[in-house]
Amino acid sequence: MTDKRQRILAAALQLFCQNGFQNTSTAAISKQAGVATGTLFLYFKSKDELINSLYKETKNAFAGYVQQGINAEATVKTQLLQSWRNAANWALEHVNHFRFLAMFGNSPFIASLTKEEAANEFIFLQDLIAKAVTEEWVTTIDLDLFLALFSGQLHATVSYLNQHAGRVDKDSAIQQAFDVFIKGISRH
Amino acid sequence: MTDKRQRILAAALQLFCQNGFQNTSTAAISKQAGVATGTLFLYFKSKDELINSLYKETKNAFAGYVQQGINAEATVKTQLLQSWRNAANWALEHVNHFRFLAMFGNSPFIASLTKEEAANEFIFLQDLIAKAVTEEWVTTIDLDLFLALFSGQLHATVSYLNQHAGRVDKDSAIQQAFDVFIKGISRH
DNA sequence: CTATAAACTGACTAATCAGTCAGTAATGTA
DNA sequence: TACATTACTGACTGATTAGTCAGTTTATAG
Repeated sequence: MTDKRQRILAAALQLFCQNGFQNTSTAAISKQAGVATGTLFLYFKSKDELINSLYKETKNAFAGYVQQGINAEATVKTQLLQSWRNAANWALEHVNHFRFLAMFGNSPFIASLTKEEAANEFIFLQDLIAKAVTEEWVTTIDLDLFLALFSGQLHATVSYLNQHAGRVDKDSAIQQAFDVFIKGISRH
Repeated sequence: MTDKRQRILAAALQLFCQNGFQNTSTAAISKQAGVATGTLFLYFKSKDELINSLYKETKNAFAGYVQQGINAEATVKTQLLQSWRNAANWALEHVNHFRFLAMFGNSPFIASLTKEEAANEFIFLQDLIAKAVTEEWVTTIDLDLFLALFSGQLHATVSYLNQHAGRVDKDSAIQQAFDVFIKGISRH
């Protein structure tokens, strides 16, 4: 029953976001997941491995969602917008997942190998941005800086929407933030 | 000797960034700081209080630096650029401090009260941005979204520079990222 | 129905850690 | 000099925790 593995991951995610990392024991995770303490260690060699697996799988789920329904025939700008919308919507529908990624993304808790592995899933986005940079309408800018700004703006937008949930129109804020980004990197 | 208090904070910062939070014991912090374990608890009621103090004081030091040398008579755009440069330079000169802020900023480790207290130091930036929004050259945009985008872009730029330290020209990248931001929020 | 294997359990343990406190050193005061 | 106050020390402890493992249940096969 791989069902238990998922239950453990879900319980860990919830408790990490709720109580922080240090205040969440493996016993608490097991209890929340409805399994014995020993079972956790059947699926994950250690608490560390559990965390790294959670990070990797969460990031990959995110990356997978961002690519959904993208029309490769469309203009680069349209594809960027579609990715942008996907990412924002995923983040808003998976608040805890997104929070977890933000919490542990720059932390030494996550082994650097895990980080690289997860980053590979975003190559399609890098390709898209690389293509944009070669096009005339984009200002002269380093590819990596472009990528950093893209994800930075996206992250800021999602944080804003989470803090103002319900009080502002989601779709129009997403569009507005995208427009600001596109205008910023446009040559004219 | 309040010197010891600073030594404890400095040691905590270094070890948190190096080994993460859970893998840093109060004994290790004390040893690194060159004081007895008991001394740490003279200056901080608990490990939790130490972390919250470190966060608060780091954020305040950052906020203080960002405001330095700002000419209140200058245009809003010029003041924003000056703040932007200050923030980027501080972050690049205090890599661990910045890393720590990023690591624990969205985490439940930090009491929400501490967060609010630290955020108050950035009111001057909010005022500056509020003033910008009322000016004609800025596109119609919610004040909080503007603030989120500003810090998001800044954070992205600093992350980029930390990852490419030495390989790119620092000042020109800071300027370039600022130009992208200003262009993005400009009406024309 | 029986035998074998695989999944699971939870009481247990060795290790670690936050925080204490009785005692010592340093500093100030008269 | 003696006395008082404050700063500091580090061995110690009660509590917690990651991880184990001997035994039990469940699934699979002959």
